[in-house]
Amino acid sequence: MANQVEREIFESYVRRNGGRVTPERLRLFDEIFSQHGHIDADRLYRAIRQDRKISRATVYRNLELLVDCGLVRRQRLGQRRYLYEHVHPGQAHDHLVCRVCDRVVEFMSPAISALQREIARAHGFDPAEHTLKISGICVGCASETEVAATGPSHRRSALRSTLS
Amino acid sequence: MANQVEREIFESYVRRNGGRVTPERLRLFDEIFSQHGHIDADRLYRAIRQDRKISRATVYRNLELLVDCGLVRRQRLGQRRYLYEHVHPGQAHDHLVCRVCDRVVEFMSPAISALQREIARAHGFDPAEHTLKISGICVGCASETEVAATGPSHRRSALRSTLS
DNA sequence: CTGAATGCAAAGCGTTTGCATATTT
DNA sequence: AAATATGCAAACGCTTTGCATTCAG
Repeated sequence: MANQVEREIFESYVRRNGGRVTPERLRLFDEIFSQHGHIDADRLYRAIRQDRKISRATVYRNLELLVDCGLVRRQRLGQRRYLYEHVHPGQAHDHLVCRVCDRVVEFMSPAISALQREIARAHGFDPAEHTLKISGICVGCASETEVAATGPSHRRSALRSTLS
Repeated sequence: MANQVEREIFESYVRRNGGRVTPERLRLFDEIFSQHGHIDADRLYRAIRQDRKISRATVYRNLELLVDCGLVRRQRLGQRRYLYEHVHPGQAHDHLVCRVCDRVVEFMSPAISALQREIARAHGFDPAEHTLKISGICVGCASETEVAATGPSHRRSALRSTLS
């Protein structure tokens, strides 16, 4: 089975802290490790629901557990929801998010990572995690919008007149 | 008066889009431009409330306006609320956030900014804004917590046993 | 005078929590 | 048997929205 190492990390983390290895925990682990990109709590919930009874509360509680033991990263890439992704050790990456279509593109920049560490150290911070999100307009949306692009924002303006 | 330039940008942006310059809008503008660091919507609301009647809805609607015209930056630095800050042109900066005391420290890194632009371009993105948040433990909290630091997380674990 | 902005209260939305019940060890 | 985890539903916290009223131009 894949993810054997991570799975053992998870189980030992749970037991070491007096927790129990439940089927719900393992199922959530499998689900999030079978996903390639980012996924939100609700989609995890519905995916698991297809073959097993689980509640949203359990999904949230155990996502927290996975985040705490360092196997999962939780970030706000969109406006509202958190997005989760399993961590690939040694593959720190960041995100480009299209404000039109919400597509998320990953990129890696060792140079930026190094600068971040340096900055944290210079300020006496012990860095634990980071989020670097660049939002803008992706190629696809740029070409589709090029004519219509008059307004300054990607969403409805607060000014009434521009609603017309 | 300070912020004359920004104020004219604001007023002309509003009028250009068929909007109206209301006392509430000007008051919010003044409040956010009188603040030095980051502030959330509720604190702006209460600050303005001290000398003028205003509703939360108006605060939120007009914050959106200020964000749209590029004078204000809105970011999720904490867990729940958005934090707002007025933009200092040409002074792009990012944030270190302490996960214990929530203190926010700003830093500037032209090198990181340049790399970000390069990366966006390489991926065909037209970058509009970015968020770089490094969360960790600040010097002060590190020294206070050095003995107690056993758990992996800054907050209560999802494991029941660790609550004791 | 016209239509945009405000205030109020309610709705929305994702996330968290209290408590009774089920399950792991 | 003891204590943790789950499910349910309600609570939460912040933000957004519908609608009647007020106000800027």
